Order: sequence, then structure tokens, then C-alpha cells
Amino acid sequence: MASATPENADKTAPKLRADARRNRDKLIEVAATAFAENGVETSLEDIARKAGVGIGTLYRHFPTREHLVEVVYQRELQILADAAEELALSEAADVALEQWMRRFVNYMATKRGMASSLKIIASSNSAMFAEGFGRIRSSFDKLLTAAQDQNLIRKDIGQADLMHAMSSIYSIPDTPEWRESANRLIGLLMDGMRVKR
Amino acid sequence: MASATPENADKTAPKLRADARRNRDKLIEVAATAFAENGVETSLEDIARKAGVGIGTLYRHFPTREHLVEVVYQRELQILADAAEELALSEAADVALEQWMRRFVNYMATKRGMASSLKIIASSNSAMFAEGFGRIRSSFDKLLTAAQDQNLIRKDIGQADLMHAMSSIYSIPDTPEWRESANRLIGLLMDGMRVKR
DNA sequence: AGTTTAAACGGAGGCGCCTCCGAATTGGAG
DNA sequence: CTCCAATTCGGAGGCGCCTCCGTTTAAACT
Repeated sequence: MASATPENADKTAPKLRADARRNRDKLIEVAATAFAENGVETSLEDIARKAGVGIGTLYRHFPTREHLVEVVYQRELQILADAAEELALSEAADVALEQWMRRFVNYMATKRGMASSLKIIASSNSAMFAEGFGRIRSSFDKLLTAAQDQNLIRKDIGQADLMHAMSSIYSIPDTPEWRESANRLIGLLMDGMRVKR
Repeated sequence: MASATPENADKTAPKLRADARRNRDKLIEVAATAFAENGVETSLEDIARKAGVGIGTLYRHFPTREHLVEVVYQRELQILADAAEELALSEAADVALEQWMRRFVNYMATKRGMASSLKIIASSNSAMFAEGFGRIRSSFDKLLTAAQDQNLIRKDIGQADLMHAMSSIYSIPDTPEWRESANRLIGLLMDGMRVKR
């Protein structure tokens, strides 16, 4: 999963030197892959090595493992939000909504294993958690409203209903077939929500 | 997590070799001191060194840090129970009760810092926690009943009342004066419980 | 006693965490 | 363009965790 634009000049960036910024981005990118593949317990030295920097550099940018996990988590949320914008432009509104929900499920799937780690972070920094939550809600809202404006989706459904449905999908036991099952449920959900004509 | 009885009866040890038993005991003793002085995070290698055994020996006897903590915890509970027996023989019944309660507070004081660690253990092996709890209750009961039989303590007090009182002492915030405060409360408690004559 | 054997020992070695500080790089000033 | 100070790099080194396996030793047997 590659980010479309590594030039994300946002955040409270206290003017980082060019090399510092490069290394930081590379570390985040490598960490995202590593966490997804091997879980949050992945060796930090391994991540530094794969990013082509020294372990010291990793620790300067991210004092603790949790810091790194948090940044990766935020970045992926951002990518998810960006995907919503793109889909809205390139697909019919109802299709955009459906595809984005599938991507969302995909995202949740990768986070399944690290739920406990995220819980620790959430409790120590609930502001971050709230922010991420807000972003997701906003994406849901935009996509849903657009589809409803075009009369493709029933109007008696709200963003909160959709999120509720998604969270119940998450609560399905963590079996190997979880992903399939979740995707099937999204199909059902969409069928029910589409305006019949 | 309802663990019925997966336990093998290894509490009645499968006859340990003499040197093994000696090393095991020494490790527990050293660990008890180390945990009390430096908390449960103490280096296990340090404990092995101070006990005069190799690190391998420590790990053979106690596969994880938690195993060791648990055994130490149980041993100290046993010592506390033994103290109740001794005091009952060497002191007047009401004095025995009071002194034992002070020892109990002392014990709780040393466990204050490692509350979170013990919580983890308790949740993974609640049987052990229950057993320790039972031993304490039994000690309370013996000492209290004896004092009441000799008409030194009011008879409208039960063992459950005493334990309740002690647990409320534990809930006092963990300040440096906690110990004094706790001991003062025990004084009050005893005064109130003694038969006036 | 001597012999046998399974249990127990113990530490080397591999790995990961984290810190520290001399070396290298950047980017602004002249 | 050059120079310099500030910033960043990076890996060596110290420590702790845990495993593995050759060596030692208790104790059962003859």
C-alpha cells in the first residue's frame, strides 16, 4: 500500500531538515508494512534496517514503540479518508460508498491483531483516537449524502446507522473467514439501502 | 475463561532432586527480597546471580517472570498465615489479633507498588488468588474467634466485618503517610472492638 | 564400594531494547 | 560559492531476555 503523495506538509511540523523528513517518512512507510505483516511486536531494529537508517534515527523520531504505532495508525486513517475523496470522483456515488466500505473492512482486518496495543494507546491519548474517529465519520457522511442526493440510496438512513452496522461487523469473532463474512454483509447492507426502481 | 480443573496435581511435587530443591528455595528467597526492594521489574539475571545459580536454572524452575512472582506471592501469604499461629500462642488473644493486623498492613504496603502486576496474574490464574484470599480469611477468623471466646472482643463483630475494614484501609490513596495512617486506623478499630469493662 | 543414568546445572550466544556521542550533513549567512 | 554552526545521523556498547546443549551430579542399582 503506497501513499499517493509523500508530500504531506501538514501537521504541526516544526520545520524539519530535509534529510530528517526523508528518513522519517521512510520509517513510517516501512513500519506500516512491517506492522501489517508481523504485528506491532516487530523488531524496531528490523524496521530501521529495512528503512536504511540507524536505530538511533528511529528512536530520535519515535521515542517509544507506541509513538511509532500511533503515527502509522494515523497515516492509514488519512489514506482511508483520501480514498473516499478519490472514489467519490471516479465512481457512481453508490458504488463509491460500497467500495469504500470494503476498503474500510480491509483496514479493520489488519488492525484486528493489534487491538490490544491500540487500546493501550487509546487510553493514554484519547484525543488521537477521537480525531481518527471523526475523520472516518466525515468520510462516511460525505459518501452517503452524495449517494442520497443522487437518489441512489434510501434517504431514511443516516451516517450513524452505517457506522453502527460496520461496528457490528467488527464484533464478529476473529476466525479465518472473518473477511469473507464481513464482505458478504456489506453486500447485503448495500442491497438493502439501494433505492428500488 | 472458565478453567474447570486442567490442573495436574503437581502442587505435591514430583520429588525434586536435593540440589534442585535447594536452588529453587534459594531463588524464591532472593526473589522475594529483590521484588520487595526493586519491584517486579528486577532483572531476572540479577536474581539468579544473587542466588548463586545460572540463569538457565532460574528459567527451568520458573518459565516466566509471572511464575516466579506468583510463587513469591504465595510464600509470603503462607508466612503471614504462620505468623497468625505463632502470635496466637505467644500473646493474649486481643493483642495477637492487633499485631497480626499490623503485620497484614505491612504486607499490603509492600504489595502496593506491584498491584498492576498482581492483577495480571490474578486474571490469568484466579484459582491462586482465591486460595490466598482463603488463607487470609482463615487467619482472621481464628484470631478473632479466639479473642471473642475469651471475652476480649465484642461478639457482634464478624470476620467479614474485619476484612471489610481492612480493605477500606487499603483503598486510602498511596501517599508516603499511608502506612502511618493505616496503623492509626487499626488502633481505632481495636479500641472500638474491645469489650469495655 | 563402583557403575549407570536421568535429572539438573549453567553459561555462551543470539536477539532486541535503548542510550550516547563523534561523524556527517544541511542550509543559511557572508 | 564558501564557510560554519546547528542539526541529524548511525552504530557501538551495555543490558536484559530467553534458549540450547555439553557438562556435572544426585541417587538408584549391582
